[in-house]
Amino acid sequence: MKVSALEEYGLRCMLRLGRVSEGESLTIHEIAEQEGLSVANVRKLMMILREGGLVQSVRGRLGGYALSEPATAITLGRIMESLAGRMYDPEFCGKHSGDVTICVNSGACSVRSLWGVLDGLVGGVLHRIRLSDLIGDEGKVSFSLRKHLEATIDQLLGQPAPRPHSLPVING
Amino acid sequence: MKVSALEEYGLRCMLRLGRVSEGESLTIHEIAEQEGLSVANVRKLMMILREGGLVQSVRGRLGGYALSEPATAITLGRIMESLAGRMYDPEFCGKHSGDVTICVNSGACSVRSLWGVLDGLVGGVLHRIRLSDLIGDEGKVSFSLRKHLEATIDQLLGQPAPRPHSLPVING
DNA sequence: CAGAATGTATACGAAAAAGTATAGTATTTG
DNA sequence: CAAATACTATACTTTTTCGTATACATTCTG
Repeated sequence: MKVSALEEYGLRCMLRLGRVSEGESLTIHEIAEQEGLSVANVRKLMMILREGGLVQSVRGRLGGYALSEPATAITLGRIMESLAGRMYDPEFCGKHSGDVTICVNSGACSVRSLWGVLDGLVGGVLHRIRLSDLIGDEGKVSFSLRKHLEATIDQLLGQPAPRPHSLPVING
Repeated sequence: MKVSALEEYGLRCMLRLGRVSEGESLTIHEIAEQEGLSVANVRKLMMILREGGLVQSVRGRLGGYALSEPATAITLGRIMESLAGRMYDPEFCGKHSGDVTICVNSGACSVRSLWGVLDGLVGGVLHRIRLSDLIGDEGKVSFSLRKHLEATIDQLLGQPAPRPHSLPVING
């Protein structure tokens, strides 16, 4: 449950593309330079994003990459799923239950349920954030998001946190 | 942002320990057999959990492992942090910004903010779930959790989801 | 005290992920 | 058409994670 390099960098590339005017595009070299990444690495990232239908490429002399849709129409959920798939692979239980063919927790697989809930939670949030939300006024999104979360989390289970987990300070 | 094997198995071991009566303990072999894992693997998991102060070990002929506190006092947040650390390592930005010394998104690092928000969100939920919550009536927790989440997520950003992300079906 | 069963610690090998390199294909400019 | 520039695709190397094996220390039974 860690953020992978693919997710981090892939999302950053999408942000770069979202910042240019509609109709314009960026080359791999431009993105690589702006983000301080290697050209080869950006190349790979763009290929993945392209397969996910998130970016379009134009070849040739004046080619480059551009978002396949306006930044207001692309959700972070789509981006993250393209880059890393779902948080909890439903096949996991089958693959990782060891020697036992059926899940050893079968019928009572509370662990599985937990991952499902968390996956739904994160996915639900990500699908409600648009790429454009992360572009405009920086920090504005995260701030409003955080305020909402602080309020709602406290009511989540109707009980106080046994060990309050302070929400992170955003942008210093 | 995927669930790792360590998290999956570690949590399962904790659940096994939480199911035995207080004062009792389980040996590594017992846990391994019950979960269909290798003895060596469980050994490693228990070592990690022990370093996190989550379990206590008794050596010798009648030794074994037991929770260091009652299952009602241990939150999933603590367990997950022991097993995998935080979702988003604050040092990530520094380590992975490539050739550029300062974060290339400095001052406007919206990506960083996003991870922070998600980390706080997941952490906030995990710290509100106790180990005992996952033991009693199976599926009960996940169900009530899900109901809460469905209601609250819809109000999170005060806007409808561009692409509704259906919450997963729990336990079939 | 001796032996057996348990946990502890370190090191090793396999698998996956991350990043790099290279050869190939397409398109525009002159 | 030819060269330059850009994307495409594949294979390779490095790094990290995962799982296993082995040797060692501790403690209870008899």
